[in-house]
Amino acid sequence: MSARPDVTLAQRKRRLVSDELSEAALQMLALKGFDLVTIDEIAAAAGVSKRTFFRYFASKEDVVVRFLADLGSGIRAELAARPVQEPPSVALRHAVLAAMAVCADRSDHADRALVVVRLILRTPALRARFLEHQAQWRDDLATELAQRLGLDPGTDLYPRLAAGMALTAFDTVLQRWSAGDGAEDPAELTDRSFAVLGPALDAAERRDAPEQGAAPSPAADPPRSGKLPARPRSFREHE
Amino acid sequence: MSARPDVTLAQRKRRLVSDELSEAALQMLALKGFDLVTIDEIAAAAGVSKRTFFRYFASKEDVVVRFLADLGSGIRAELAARPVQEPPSVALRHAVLAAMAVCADRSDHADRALVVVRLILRTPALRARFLEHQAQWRDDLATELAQRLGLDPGTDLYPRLAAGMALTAFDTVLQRWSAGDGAEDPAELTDRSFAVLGPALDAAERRDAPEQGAAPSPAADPPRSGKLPARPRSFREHE
DNA sequence: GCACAATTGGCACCAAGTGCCATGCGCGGC
DNA sequence: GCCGCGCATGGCACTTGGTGCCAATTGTGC
Repeated sequence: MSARPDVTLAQRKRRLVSDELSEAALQMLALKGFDLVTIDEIAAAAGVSKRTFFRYFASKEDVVVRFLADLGSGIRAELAARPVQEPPSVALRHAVLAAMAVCADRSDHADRALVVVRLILRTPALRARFLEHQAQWRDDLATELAQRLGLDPGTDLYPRLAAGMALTAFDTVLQRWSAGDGAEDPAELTDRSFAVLGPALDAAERRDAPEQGAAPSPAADPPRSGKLPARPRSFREHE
Repeated sequence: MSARPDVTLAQRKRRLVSDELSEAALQMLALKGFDLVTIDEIAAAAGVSKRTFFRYFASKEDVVVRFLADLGSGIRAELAARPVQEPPSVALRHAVLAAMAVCADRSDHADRALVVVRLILRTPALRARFLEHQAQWRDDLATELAQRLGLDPGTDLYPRLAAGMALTAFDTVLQRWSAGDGAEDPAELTDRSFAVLGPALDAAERRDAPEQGAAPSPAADPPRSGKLPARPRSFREHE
């Protein structure tokens, strides 16, 4: 019966428990609401103890957010896989597209993704954790981008800003997609988002990268980029 | 001694307890680390009970994040106060500048802001809460922007993307500023960030706003305004 | 069959929050 | 001056997330 000789029985058992836990958790959480389900209930539904639950998931949020955990590495991997001569807007668009693909995937666990996303976006605690992950992705994306463009992430603001823009697009698409019950096409939403961001991405990159030998565009422009009139009046602080 | 006759004694007392709590919490948390300080300790240091702590702050994170809570409304207020004919890049830049002003303020509790920001950025739990706030700010900024430009936030992606870009700039500046021990000028970092984002902001806005009656700019441009063909495919794609 | 590691469950324990109630204090009315 | 009202407080019990520890079980290699 074992089609995977390199996978021991213990490992399969572990995987099975993990799946059972995820399954039970996701269903109950989506049904009753995140904070109306205790971990004891989830564990009991999966047939294990609460103590065992925490041997598989670091927290209650983890069991939900884990579904999207590998999106980050996926985005970065896709970016790294794009040809270097590709302009940032295109490369980043494909990177985000790769992440959205698992949402658009209508075959496997299609609506599962939709349920998870909607649960996350409407539960503050989950949303917070998710944003934390995104922050990590942004760091990774920024370093990847910097290395790709030969920039120094310690001095150039561009990599971080570009990564942030890409993830802003990702976030916007996710939100729209989940708000529309998955009716809208994630890929099309992504394209539209990058149609807004893209020109900025490339123009900015050209202006901010001092080296990067072959810059075909004249990049003329009255930049007005330096300082501007000092400071708008500050507003009152708290109270 | 009471310079505020319209403020009752009870209110001042409450305010005093709140300040005492914030003070104690901030100092201890920054000193020992966020999760190495219990609420009982903070409360005890402020001379109240743990139960009272929770009558002033919703959570342990709240007492720290509260310091930055009003930044969001400040940003939105500043955006709303900018003249309508101002292009989004300029208006948003000033909005972010207004928020950064409290950080640049070297007079009052200058380093206090730096301490808080650094504590938040390097503590996962606080970072998560902070990002949650930012997500809320982005929603607010997006609706404000949509209303300012006469766009429908339900169909146009631009407001959300623009708000996200502005907050990306904010976040990037904050991070750089705190990483450099406050040595760099927040206003200058903000200007540099918007020098990257700005052109995109305006170009995209012109392209995405179909109506907007009084557009002084000729807005010439091959508009290509609506949907784009399935995929821009400006370069080569292979999949 | 036997030692060995891994998995598990139960238990005690800590910290974050919350609900409830009794107490104390300021403040206005009488 | 006394009384009652409102409010802030403190203490307590309780729930829940999360962890450390240990004993029992189970699978694995020899």
